Amino acid sequence: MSAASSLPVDTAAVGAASARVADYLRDAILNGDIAPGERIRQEEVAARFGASRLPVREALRILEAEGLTEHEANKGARVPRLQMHEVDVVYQMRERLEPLAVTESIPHLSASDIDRLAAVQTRIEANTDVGAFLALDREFHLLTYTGCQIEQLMSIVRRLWNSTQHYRRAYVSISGPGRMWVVNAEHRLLLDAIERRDEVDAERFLSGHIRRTRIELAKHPEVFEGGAT
Amino acid sequence: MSAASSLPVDTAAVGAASARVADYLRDAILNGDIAPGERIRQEEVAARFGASRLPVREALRILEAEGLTEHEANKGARVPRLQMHEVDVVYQMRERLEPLAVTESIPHLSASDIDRLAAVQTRIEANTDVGAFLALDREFHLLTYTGCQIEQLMSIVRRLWNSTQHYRRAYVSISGPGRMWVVNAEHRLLLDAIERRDEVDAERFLSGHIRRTRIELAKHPEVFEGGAT
DNA sequence: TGACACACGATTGGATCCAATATCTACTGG
DNA sequence: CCAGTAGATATTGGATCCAATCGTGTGTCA
Repeated sequence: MSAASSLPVDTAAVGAASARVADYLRDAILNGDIAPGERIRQEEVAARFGASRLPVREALRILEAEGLTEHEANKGARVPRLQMHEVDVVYQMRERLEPLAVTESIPHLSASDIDRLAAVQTRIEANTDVGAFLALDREFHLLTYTGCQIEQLMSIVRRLWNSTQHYRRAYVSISGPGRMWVVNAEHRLLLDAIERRDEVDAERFLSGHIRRTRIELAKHPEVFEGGAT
Repeated sequence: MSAASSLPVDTAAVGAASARVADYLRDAILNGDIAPGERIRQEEVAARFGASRLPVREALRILEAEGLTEHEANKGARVPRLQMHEVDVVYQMRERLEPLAVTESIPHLSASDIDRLAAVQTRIEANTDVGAFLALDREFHLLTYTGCQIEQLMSIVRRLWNSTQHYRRAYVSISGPGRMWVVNAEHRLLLDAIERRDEVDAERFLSGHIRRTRIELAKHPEVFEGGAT
């Protein structure tokens, strides 16, 4: 249903029901249907799903590992609400880790991988809807890491994207489509470096891209603390 | 029982039984009682613990999030066996992330935090046993991050330490006590920078320390693939 | 003798029931 | 009228039972 579910996630290795519930909740959180701070009741999810509470419990553990929920004993799960400084540090972590991921990825990217990447970037540029932009931007970046075979690194990168998705959405919806052209220019530079299989340039463009995004985000403190109850 | 259990871990927020089982298994894995590649049977752990299989299942999910186990549908959990290149990349991740963690930590370190850190370093230098060295070195580094209030960052740093603990142990047991003096010298530089609250120096010394350790480890490919069945 | 198929045992996944804990509300006392 | 407390209700944690799946060993046939 959502664009997020079309991307590779590491939920393949769990029981069928748990995986389905996890997919459902993941989409709901990444789409913003469940807001930060909101509590997730096991019974409610189980009922909506026609399953027992047990797979829901497992699913919540999986999501916890992905940074999408947090868990407190006898109090249940809720979507974490991050402070501005926390999001800033997560962006600093991305700034340091994702260049490594793209360097690990580039040698293993096939020609069709790169074609798909270019196609997504073309779709981003043709698109004007800020909601779709969010999903496409996510898809673009995660696609650049397709060749990275280090599961540890990829699951952590996905986790960093997951935990800040809500704040990215809040940011693009208030900042409007203006900054999208800057992002597209930076994507083109990155795509070009990947097509040349130039790890050094790719690292440099990517870290700069993430750093500039972080600085932009820091100019909008109203994204944090405000909004949802 | 083991030194690992005396360090802060983020298992406080789960049911009591699950947390106890998770602690038990974590110690067993970090101590090497359960080797990489070894399967973990739910029933066996539950019996040894006098609990049902359910908290064991939850515990295995927690450990999975910590990078200590991996899970496959209908096949259960086992301790991951890493390739040499994977461990190398994990060290590169540490090299990039832990300097950030120490910078976030330093402003919030109390005087007693630093005293405790210095005390641990003194104990490392007085120690000659390679087994104890492993635990103390871990304690030293994780203590330097005590002031880091970004849970996302800390849980990932712990995960990186966890998943490579076995290979670190294999390395120190074959390399002997020779390199310990180099490590101690580097620890002293780092400790000094922390006492001066000099984030720039701390970052520099720490990333160099991790990089040199990674390069040393790469000289010993026999640590990987060999050993346990 | 080797390879494939079937069946049995072992192990994990899921459902239901019961216990423990937290949250919410109403009541009482100051 | 507000604060604190005790009871009721809602929600999570754990145990036990049953179903589904995987691995393995044996037997049979070419």
